[in-house]
Amino acid sequence: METLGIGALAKRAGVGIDTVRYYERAGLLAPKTRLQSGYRRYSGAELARLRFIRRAQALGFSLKEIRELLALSKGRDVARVKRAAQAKLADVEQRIAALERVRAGLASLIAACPGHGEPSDCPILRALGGDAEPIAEPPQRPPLPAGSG
Amino acid sequence: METLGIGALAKRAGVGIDTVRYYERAGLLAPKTRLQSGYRRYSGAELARLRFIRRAQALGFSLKEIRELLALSKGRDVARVKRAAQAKLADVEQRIAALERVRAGLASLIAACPGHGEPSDCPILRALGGDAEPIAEPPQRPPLPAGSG
DNA sequence: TTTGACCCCGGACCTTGCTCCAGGGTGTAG
DNA sequence: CTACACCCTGGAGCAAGGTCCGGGGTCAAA
Repeated sequence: METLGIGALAKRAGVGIDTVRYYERAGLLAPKTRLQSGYRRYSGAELARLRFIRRAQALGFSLKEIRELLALSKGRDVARVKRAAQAKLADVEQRIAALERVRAGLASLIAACPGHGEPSDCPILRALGGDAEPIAEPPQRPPLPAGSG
Repeated sequence: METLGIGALAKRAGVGIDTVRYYERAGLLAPKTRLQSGYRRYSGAELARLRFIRRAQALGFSLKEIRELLALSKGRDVARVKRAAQAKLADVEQRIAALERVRAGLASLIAACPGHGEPSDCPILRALGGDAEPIAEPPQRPPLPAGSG
C-alpha cells in the first residue's frame, strides 16, 4: 500500500503539519511506521482517523472526548459511543437555548430603540446600565442568573 | 456616596478579587477612584457594570465583545448603538444556525444508531470515520468554543 | 554532487479567562 | 502598639488547541 508523508497526510486532511504532530503528542494519531531516518509514514487508516478527528471536532467534541471516542470504537462498544453522542447533543441543545435567550433579549432591545434622539430613550444603553442599582443589600442573586435579562 | 473596596465589590457581584483586577487590566472595569494608598474604591455604577459583564458572559459573549458593547454605551450615539446591536443580533443568529446544523447532524446519527452490535453498524462511527456523507460540517467557521467541559 | 523540498525534534509562544503566589503596605479595632 | 484582615503589584501557571521557530538531517531529481 502506498503511504503518505506527514505533509501529504496533512494536506489531504486539510490541516497543518504541526497539527498532525500535535495530535500525535496528544495520543490521538500515531504514524503507521517510521523510516530509519525517523520520517513518519501514514496509511489510509491514519488518514481516515485524522478525518474522524476533524469531523468530531466540528461536531463539538473536544480532543479529550475524541480520544475517548476512539478508544471506545476500538472496544467495539457501540452503546457507549451512542451515549457519548447523546450527551453531546444535550450539550449542544443547551448552548442553543442560551443563544436563543440572547437573541430574544437583543431583539426586544432593538425593537424598543427609536434609533435616534436622546440616549436616555435608548433601552440598549439603559440595559448596558451605567446608572442603576443603589448600593444596599443585594437581592441575593445566585452567582450567575444568566436568564431573563 | 458610599463606596466599596475591591473585596466587597467582588463579593456582591459573586466573583473573585483577582477576577475584578483581571477585568481592569482587560479594560472592562476601572475603579471610580483610588485612595492615597492605591486602594481601589468602587461605586454602584461599577457594581452594575460588573454585573452586566457577568450576565453578558453567561449569555455567551466574550470579554472582547463585552468591551465593545460597553464602549458603545459611552458613545452616546443612539443610531450607532442600535446598528451595533443589530450586528450582534445577526452574529448570534449565525451562531445559532451553526449549532442547529450540529444538532441536526448529531440527532440523525443518534437516531440511526442501533446502540448495539458491530461498530460497522454504528452510523456515528461510520459517518465520522470515513468517506461518508457530509455530516453537519459548519462551513468555514472555526471549531466550536467547546462548551461545558 | 548539488539543489531544494521535505522532514526531524524540542521548546517557545499565542489566545482566553481566569487563579494563585510572593512579598510587602494599609486600615482599624482593641 | 499589636493584631489581623484587607489590599497592593508583578508575574507565573493552567487548560485547550494549536502555531511558529531554529538548527540540522533526508529524499529525489537533475
